[in-house]
Amino acid sequence: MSKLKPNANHKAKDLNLEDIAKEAGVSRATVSRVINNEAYVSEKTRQHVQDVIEKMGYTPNLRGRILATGRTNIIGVVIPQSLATVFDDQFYFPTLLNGVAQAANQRNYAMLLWIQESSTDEERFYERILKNHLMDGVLLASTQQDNPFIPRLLDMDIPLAMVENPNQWASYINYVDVDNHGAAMVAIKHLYKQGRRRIGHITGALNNIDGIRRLEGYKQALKELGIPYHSEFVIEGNFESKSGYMGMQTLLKAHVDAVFCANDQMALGALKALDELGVRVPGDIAIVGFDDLPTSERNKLTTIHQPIHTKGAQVTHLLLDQIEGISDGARHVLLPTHLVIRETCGASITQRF
Amino acid sequence: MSKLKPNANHKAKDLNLEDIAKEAGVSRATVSRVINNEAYVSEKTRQHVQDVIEKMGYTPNLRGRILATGRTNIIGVVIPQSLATVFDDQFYFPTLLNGVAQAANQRNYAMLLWIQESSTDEERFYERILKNHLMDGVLLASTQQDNPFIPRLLDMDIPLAMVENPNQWASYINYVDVDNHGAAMVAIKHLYKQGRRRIGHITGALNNIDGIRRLEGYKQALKELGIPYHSEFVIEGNFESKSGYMGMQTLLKAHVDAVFCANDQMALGALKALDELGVRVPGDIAIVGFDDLPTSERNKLTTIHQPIHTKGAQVTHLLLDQIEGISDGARHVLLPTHLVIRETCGASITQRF
DNA sequence: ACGCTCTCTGAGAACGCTCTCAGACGGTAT
DNA sequence: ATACCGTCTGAGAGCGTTCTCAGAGAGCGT
Repeated sequence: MSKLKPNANHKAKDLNLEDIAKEAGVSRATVSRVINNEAYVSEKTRQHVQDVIEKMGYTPNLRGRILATGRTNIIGVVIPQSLATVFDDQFYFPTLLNGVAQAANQRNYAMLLWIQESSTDEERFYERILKNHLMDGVLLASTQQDNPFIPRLLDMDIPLAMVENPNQWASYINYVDVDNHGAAMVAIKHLYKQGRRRIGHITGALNNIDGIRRLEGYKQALKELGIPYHSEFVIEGNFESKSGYMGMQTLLKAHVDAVFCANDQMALGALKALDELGVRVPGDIAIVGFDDLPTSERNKLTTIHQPIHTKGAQVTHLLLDQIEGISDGARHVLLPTHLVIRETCGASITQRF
Repeated sequence: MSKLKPNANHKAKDLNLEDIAKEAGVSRATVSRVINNEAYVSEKTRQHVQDVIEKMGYTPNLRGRILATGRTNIIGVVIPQSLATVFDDQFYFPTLLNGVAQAANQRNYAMLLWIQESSTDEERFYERILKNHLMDGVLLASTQQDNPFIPRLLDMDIPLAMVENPNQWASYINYVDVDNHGAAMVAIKHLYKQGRRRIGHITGALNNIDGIRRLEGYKQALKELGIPYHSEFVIEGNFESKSGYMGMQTLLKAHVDAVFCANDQMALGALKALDELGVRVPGDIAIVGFDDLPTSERNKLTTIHQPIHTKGAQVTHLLLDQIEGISDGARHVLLPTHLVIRETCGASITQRF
């Protein structure tokens, strides 16, 4: 049985290409060819080498391969400080990561998670990991609009992909996005159809592109519906439930009859505020959120569903395609959203379609 | 401005030790010594070399170093399939990861996340990542008691640490744990002190050591309190809120006046069931959970708080100590928990201390 | 028999670092 | 002067792969 010990004693016992080559009576190069499934190896030798490999229980050492090929088959996933420290939304990011993991596993890549708990972590990431070519590419998620990393990464020519629209850098970067603008419009128009006319909005963080786009969608929908825009109907939130809770209290004074919240967390906060104050939902005020968290179903929240897992998987494929030279231009993917009608919007369920 | 392109063109322009050595008029070895802050370099050369490095903007290439040293400064964090596919608890794991990240960053390690979405992923992990020595050590979290990985990992002599008590392997493995058994007893005795005598328990998954220990604590507390054990007071759950919801409905038939849930998720499910049935909390039934999720505060849930972030950080330090040969035996850390009294247990807040 | 192509194989360089070893040098004790 | 020791430095091997290149052999048409 094993005991604990520092791993100094590992090197000795491991097999390498040479060992296999010797045992099989061929050269290192041939063994390498067999392992990598290259052409120009006779079926006979291939089989023989494979048997020897099997027999001796050999697996190629990635470290050697990494040095030789310059590729690590590792992608980096950067979680910005804001997300790492705010524990409010515990659904979005893990789900996204699962999507990334699925795609990465499938294509034989591993995922290096870089959680930035402090700003020194950010610098360290840049210095230690990126410049040293430990990763074949980088995935950026939920970053702020003016993230100073973006130009630096672009400058290093390291493959890069994002899960939001990178805005000014859009033409240089692969990204996956959902139509935040259109989805917000769908939400507003749905509320309008339920007879609501005094529709408020609690925005997301407005240094985040998603938050901005959803606000724009809100405004655009009002315009198309011929409803004048009232600034007192719009409260700036930050995606955290507390800001929904506070925002709702303020909006009540403006006598809104419906509120579109830029995400479900805030919508849940708003619902809590209304509940505490005895305001009926959807009787007095209708609520629509964005994200479709699992909790939202339990809370009967009408919301915009977005395919988070798919987002993670897709963006990973974009990145890997670039790393492997399959794609050469910046590619953009727009994923669909749809309105999930539950009870908080005042529409009966049968109205769904 | 950068354009997208496959990263074939990287190799050419990168500096290496040789370049610096040539420029500084010294040997590769000396530059290496300077970089690694080794002794036996004159202050004059050290400064000069450092200047050249600075001037040319050189950073050592990790790939070469990895091959030479056999160490990657990467630790693997394995997320078992059960956790990856169940999205119910979205707090525990991200928080744990943050703790791991903090400790790892601090000690200059990176974190390779291996999310197992399918059982082929598990095998792939073993074959591709572990046997190939891509990681200096492995962190196992929330694994089932009979995880077949454990003996395999032990057999490979790869440094290993766990965030639960590994039970039969305990004497071979570093781990961090909380006193689940004692904490459960605290919960039960607290309910007893509030006058409850018909105390039920919704267990966690019973293939998980935490779930088992909490059940044992429940039984032990009853015994010490002289309360006979009724099997109809115990419902087997699986840590998911739905099982708390269902379990509560069953327990109602047994006319319990209090329920200890093995985690907060299930406690929240139970609360929901009670709410729907019009049962008053804590009037008719008192509830105590385990974990102290952020949501629990909002729901006034009395619960056992455990230091999840610290757990992650501590277990990482244990692992890194072993990797670096600082520790040589299996070390165990037991972290404290405490009861957080809110409203669902029926105790007034002022009773807290 | 000759040249040609195509398949197969091995030798050896390359990747970029660390680490061991030997030797140079200066200072001190004998 | 000699021996010795501690400090500093460089040459070169080694880590385990991949990849290029050259060459051997087989098959085929002329």
